[in-house]
Amino acid sequence: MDIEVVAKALKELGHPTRLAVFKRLVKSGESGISVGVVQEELKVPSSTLSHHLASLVSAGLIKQRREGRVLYCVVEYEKLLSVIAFLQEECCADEQ
Amino acid sequence: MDIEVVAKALKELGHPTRLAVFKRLVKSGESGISVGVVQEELKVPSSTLSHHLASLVSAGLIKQRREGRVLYCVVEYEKLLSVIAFLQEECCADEQ
DNA sequence: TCCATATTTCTAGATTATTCGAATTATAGG
DNA sequence: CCTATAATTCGAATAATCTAGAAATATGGA
Repeated sequence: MDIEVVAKALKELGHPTRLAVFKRLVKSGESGISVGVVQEELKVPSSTLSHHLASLVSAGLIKQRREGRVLYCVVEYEKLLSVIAFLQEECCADEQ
Repeated sequence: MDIEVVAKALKELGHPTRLAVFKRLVKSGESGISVGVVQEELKVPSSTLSHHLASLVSAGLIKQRREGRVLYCVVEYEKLLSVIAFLQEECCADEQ
């Protein structure tokens, strides 16, 4: 996996609010969770949250699915797994 | 591990130059590598590199050891491993 | 002491990120 | 068509990051 792509993903995860959002999305599993519920639970103003979600989308870490007026956010596990794999393979070579 | 601490580590890894530096440090293993060699190999101006290294130190991702005029940089594997563990445990709960 | 080397700190400009209220768009239902 | 709800985009201020040349500091050796 391209180092630029991994850096982008790490950068977007590297913000307290976004990481908390991401963690919450993971908890919601494959079905995802609506933007509104994330907003209520994490007490982030909606416009701010919208920007953070867009950042996560731009890094390919989550995707969104619309159902009527509600937007559901779902983690892209493959992306997360490839980031973890990069850290393990490229960065943990034969440690100890 | 505290989410703020993990976010800080991810943020500092989330920059192309810093991630490349970190990767190079991993390759150098426990003995580490001098700032000068990193600078030559990655072609980063020394003042810029110095800032990036300070960022990695501030996140606890690397440490530095002086030998005479030479500063060696060494990866803090435990920190990296705890970041990976966070992503796996907190963020990968029962995926698929 | 003087010089060379290694690295950091200073300085400053440019760029990018963050925040959030207000306005806007999109959709569903009556 | 009108209203309510869900979420985004706009706008604008503030803050943080990034970059790199120049100056400074630290160390070792002649």
